[in-house]
Amino acid sequence: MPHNLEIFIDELSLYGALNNEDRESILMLPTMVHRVKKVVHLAQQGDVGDSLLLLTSGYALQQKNAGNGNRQISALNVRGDLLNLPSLFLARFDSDVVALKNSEITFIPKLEFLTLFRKRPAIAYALFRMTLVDACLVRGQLLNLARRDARTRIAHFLCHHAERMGARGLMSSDSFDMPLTQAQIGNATGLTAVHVNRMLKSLVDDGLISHNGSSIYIANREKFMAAGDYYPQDLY
Amino acid sequence: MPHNLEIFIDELSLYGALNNEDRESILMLPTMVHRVKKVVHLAQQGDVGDSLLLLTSGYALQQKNAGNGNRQISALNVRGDLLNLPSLFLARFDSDVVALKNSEITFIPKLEFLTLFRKRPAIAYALFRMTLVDACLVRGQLLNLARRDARTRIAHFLCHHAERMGARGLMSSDSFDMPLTQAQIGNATGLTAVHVNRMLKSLVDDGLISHNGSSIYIANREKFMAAGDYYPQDLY
DNA sequence: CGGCCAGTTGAAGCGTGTCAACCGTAGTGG
DNA sequence: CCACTACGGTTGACACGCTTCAACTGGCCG
Repeated sequence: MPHNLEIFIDELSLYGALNNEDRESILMLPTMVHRVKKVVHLAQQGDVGDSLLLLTSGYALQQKNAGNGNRQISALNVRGDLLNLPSLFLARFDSDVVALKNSEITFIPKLEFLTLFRKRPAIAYALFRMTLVDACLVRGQLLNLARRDARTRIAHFLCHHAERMGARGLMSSDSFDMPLTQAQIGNATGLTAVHVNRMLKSLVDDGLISHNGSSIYIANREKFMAAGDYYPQDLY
Repeated sequence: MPHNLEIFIDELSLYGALNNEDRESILMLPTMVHRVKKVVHLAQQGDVGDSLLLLTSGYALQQKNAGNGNRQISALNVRGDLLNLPSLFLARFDSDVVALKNSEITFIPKLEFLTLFRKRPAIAYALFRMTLVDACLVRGQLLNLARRDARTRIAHFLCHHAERMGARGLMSSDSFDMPLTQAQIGNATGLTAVHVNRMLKSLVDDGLISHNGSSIYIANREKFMAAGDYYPQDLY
């Protein structure tokens, strides 16, 4: 059972080389682990908060609220993701953060993390690149929402999630876990739950995927990625 | 006539305090100014390039290409914007950058800029915050595209552009310049040119705005912002 | 056992897209 | 200086993808 912060170190080192001192100093960070059984709102739009949130198990969502009451899911986080990095440097965080059921969040005090950021350039550099990559991904979502039809959009969303799961070693032989309900998938892709249902059915009927509970199996990877207009991009 | 880099200093200092040494070192940066009469592609998706692009006059677009040939405009840049900051640290830039007609681009060699980034923590800090704010804005666009109808979406897009213009002192008595064609507005908002035309007409007919060539006049600011579901957010 | 929630399916309505035609203006070349 | 062309804007008719509303199922949990 690895130290919680080692998950973070693994993740961060994808964005910039860390030496042993860097790693040690991260491991010295004080943390508080929080396990949640059910869905929990960790932060509200506009919150300040004094902790950085690291998702060490399970899933989390980031969502924004429109004036008409609609919500938009802007990210589905998986193990290893930092959930509120912007709030380290911005007065207010712009999204809600929601932990899904059976997740584990590791709280890291902002103050301690900030001194790390200042004293260890390699860590600061890696964090910077991490936010840049993140921004690229969000722009990719823009393209997905604006320019593709429902079926393609959903397939693309699933492809993207599958790739992230794979990168964290959470994929086994072409099948992966999709923790969102169809309504939430609709929320992330700008569609209604009903239409998500129909399009998923179409993907299944065409033999591209199959699903069983929250587990999705990729039956035909090539066709599936084509259906999602998905071309994995090596951003690192 | 201010030094081109002073525009950049003004912009950057919104994100973090810069002392005189910081400012001086920016002004020492070697630059090459490039004026364009017509639309010019400055960078292609996947390009490397060895210069940072600073827009010192006019307008620029960032756009991504979907597999089906569709393009999606992800940003409309105004004077003072850095057009390809991610490419400083990421191997490949993920978007196309296009300068609109009658614009002026100032090229800054990446190498020199990188040493500045390393030697001046205040500058690095401001740049970091700049990218964080940028990411917030893109997430806001996600919400706009996915969760609002065409009329609201267009009004929101215009509100956002108006606010940026105002922040750069490019707005005079409730009227501002909108350099995009209706087709391009559609491209940015996920709509067709025809429908953009209709919705603009509806905004004009309802007395919220009027327009004359590329200039837009806000006739009723309160109603206009309500129509766009727009609430200016102080991210700094 | 009962209630709630996710998923599923059908029918009908409507918001955008598509296609097509026309206008005005700016730019171009003879 | 005048065609000629190209492009942005404007408008109408029609098509269609997605939403909305509604009903029903099955599974999970209290």
